[in-house]
Amino acid sequence: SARSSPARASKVAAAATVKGKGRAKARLSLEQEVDRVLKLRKTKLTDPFPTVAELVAHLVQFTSAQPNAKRCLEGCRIVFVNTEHWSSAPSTSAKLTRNPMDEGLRLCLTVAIRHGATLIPPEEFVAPDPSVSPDQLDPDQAEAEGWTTHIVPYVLSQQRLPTYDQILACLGPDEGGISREQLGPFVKVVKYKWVASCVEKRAKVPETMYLLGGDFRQHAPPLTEQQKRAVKERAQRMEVQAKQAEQARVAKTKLRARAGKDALEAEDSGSDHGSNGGGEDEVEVVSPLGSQDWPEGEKPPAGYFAHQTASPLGAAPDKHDTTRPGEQVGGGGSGGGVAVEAGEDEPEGQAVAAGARFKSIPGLEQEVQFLNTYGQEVMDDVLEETPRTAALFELDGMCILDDDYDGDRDTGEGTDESFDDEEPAKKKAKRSVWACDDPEGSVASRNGPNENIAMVLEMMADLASSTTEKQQFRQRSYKKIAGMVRKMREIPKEVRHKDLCAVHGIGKKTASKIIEIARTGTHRRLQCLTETERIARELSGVYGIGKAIAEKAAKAGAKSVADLKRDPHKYGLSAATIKGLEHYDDLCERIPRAEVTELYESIKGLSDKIDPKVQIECMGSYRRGAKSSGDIDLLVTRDTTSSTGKTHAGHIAKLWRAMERAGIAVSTLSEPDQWHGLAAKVNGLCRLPDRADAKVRRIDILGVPWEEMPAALIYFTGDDHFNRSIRLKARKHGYRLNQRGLYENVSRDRKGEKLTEGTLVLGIRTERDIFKKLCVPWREPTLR
DNA sequence: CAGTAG
DNA sequence: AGGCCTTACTG
DNA sequence: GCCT
Repeated sequence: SARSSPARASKVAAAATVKGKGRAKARLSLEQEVDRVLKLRKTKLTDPFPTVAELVAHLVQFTSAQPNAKRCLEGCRIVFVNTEHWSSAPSTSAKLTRNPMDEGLRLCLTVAIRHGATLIPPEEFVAPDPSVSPDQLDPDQAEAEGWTTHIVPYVLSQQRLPTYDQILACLGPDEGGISREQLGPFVKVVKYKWVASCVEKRAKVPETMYLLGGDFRQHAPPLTEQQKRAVKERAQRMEVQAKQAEQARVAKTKLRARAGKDALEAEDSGSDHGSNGGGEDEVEVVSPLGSQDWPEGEKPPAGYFAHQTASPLGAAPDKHDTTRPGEQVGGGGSGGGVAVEAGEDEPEGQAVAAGARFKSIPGLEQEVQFLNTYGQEVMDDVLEETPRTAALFELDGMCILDDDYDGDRDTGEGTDESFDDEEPAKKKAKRSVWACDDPEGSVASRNGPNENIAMVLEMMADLASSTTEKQQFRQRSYKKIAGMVRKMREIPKEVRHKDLCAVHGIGKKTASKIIEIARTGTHRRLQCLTETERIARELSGVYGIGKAIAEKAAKAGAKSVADLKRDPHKYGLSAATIKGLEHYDDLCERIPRAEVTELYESIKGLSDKIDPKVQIECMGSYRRGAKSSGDIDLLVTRDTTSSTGKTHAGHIAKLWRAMERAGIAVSTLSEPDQWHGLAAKVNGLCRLPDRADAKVRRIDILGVPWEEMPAALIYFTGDDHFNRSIRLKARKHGYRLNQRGLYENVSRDRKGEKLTEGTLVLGIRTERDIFKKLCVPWREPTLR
């Protein structure tokens, strides 16, 4: 088998020594990795993917857009055949041991697919039938067009090289496999080493060296003149087909643009019941609120869903109610509401949650009435003239690309050869799936023009306080959008619904809510908070109290933070939470940048007295240049590549004690398992000493091994959304990014659950290296 | 393991 | 319909 | 709640 080449091995060793401590494990060769992995519990690894076909289907979704791998196997069609578990006796029935799934095979598949190969599961491989396929390709052309199929037996132990017949026996859907004669001239059997060397050389290498002996292509008859002609005709046919498809697509796009949504929908749905005249029937009004916004078992106040005073009674006949009960339709005016939720038609007075009051918001009535009468689309069209909306989401054209950033090498759907008449905003939104790829320069500012909208959205996010998973993601979604809104240009009152929807991440519902907030300054939902909601919201502001504990405490009778303070033990709060409670008032406050600087510098002073060579950095929003921070993150490390190789081990313990002595550290909320570990992490409270009015602040101090600095810098700089985004991108490309480093060759099960750690990507020295590896355009911390 | 936090 | 970031500490 |  392909042992790692001596050259590579020495390179790895060199890299390790340069790092000084040899702490970074030398990268295992593929085979070593396979061996290691095989020792893991087999069932866990192989159960999820009993067949190769299933694994291939799974892998494809993770590799649809390999960032910067040289796609050296692009166009190759590869059939992996697992012969590893065959018994040495050739008489063994292939049926029992056809292509068993195992982790080694999984790795091989992953490598191939990540480099652009198209994998064909053995059982789906169909041998070209010479008798019915006269339009076989000319071998040279086939090579150029990537029509060759490579059959790669996956064999770890080279002693048992399979025979051709064994390989062929487990190809194809039938028990009998396929015969040599069935193989056309475009099928080659090569050793895995060919794949490996393509990957290593980052280019497609000739197969000659790696062909398994007795290349059976010799069995295939040469192409006749007739066949060659057929090949040409086939190519022409395909060209024509492609052109026709393109024309059809263009025509459809134009149709969509001209006739609008209605025409298209009618076309798509085929038989449309009742083509009732004008297009306004199909206009959908999206409810700006949903019943999901209400806690389980409680009902909104009367007039919440349906604004009573705004009811345009008799605006239109209820023609839809019979055909589509419960659907939210514009122009219907049923119940006179914005959009009446199914099952919530008649919010009754006595069902209203205690304490909830619906207050009328100035301007809302008019909005609702307009919306009700004309529908969202018409409203948008009316607003189209407004010049301010056009320039709103103009985020294009300010890309700061890295020099080496070679753009999306995605599946090719990103090619902009077609200019449809869609909204430019839509196109833009489609292109960047990962928020971390958006190098927009605008920084989130708490004094920005959209701060109010963002705050209202965040408050609505907090309302999704239920502990169910669904609610958690709703909450995250709201929060995400709040962050995006904060970064956007000013959202005018005249903003169009579809412009908001065009932003990746904002959907119909939130768009409607944003509009309501933009136009009225607030949202109905917040005008009628439930008592429990108000309490839960207040309680979860305490450090250590989340929604679960807040709800529990509320049930136990707590009405306010003050109640908790009075008798903390009654509610079974943890020690850290009690400390957080003591300083609740202070911890609510944001920390001005100047104070962060002051604290940071005094702590740095203490640190320097202990070991001046230990570096200590202030991370989090401070590093992003924020004018105020919620807490203070300090990162401690020491360059181990210096001559002594001394680390910062134990430094944090000494520093924290010094801070306590100096009166800076007030309290410890959680402490590391190993104070002397390199990755020690303290969670505590601090304040400026000798200052009567100094407020108590949250502080985290954490140690980072020198070689983990690049990843740690990214992680602790954030922000949250950026981190999630870049990690998600890493994961989808087969990497794994955490605060310790960037790992490659991670294998996951079909749920995306990590099965193996993967291996640390070598040669990463800076943040930029990680960005580059993941093809994320570089952004300075202040722009993240 | 759930809950909380980063 | 299923995914949505990853790790660490606490009780 | 949004996206694929």
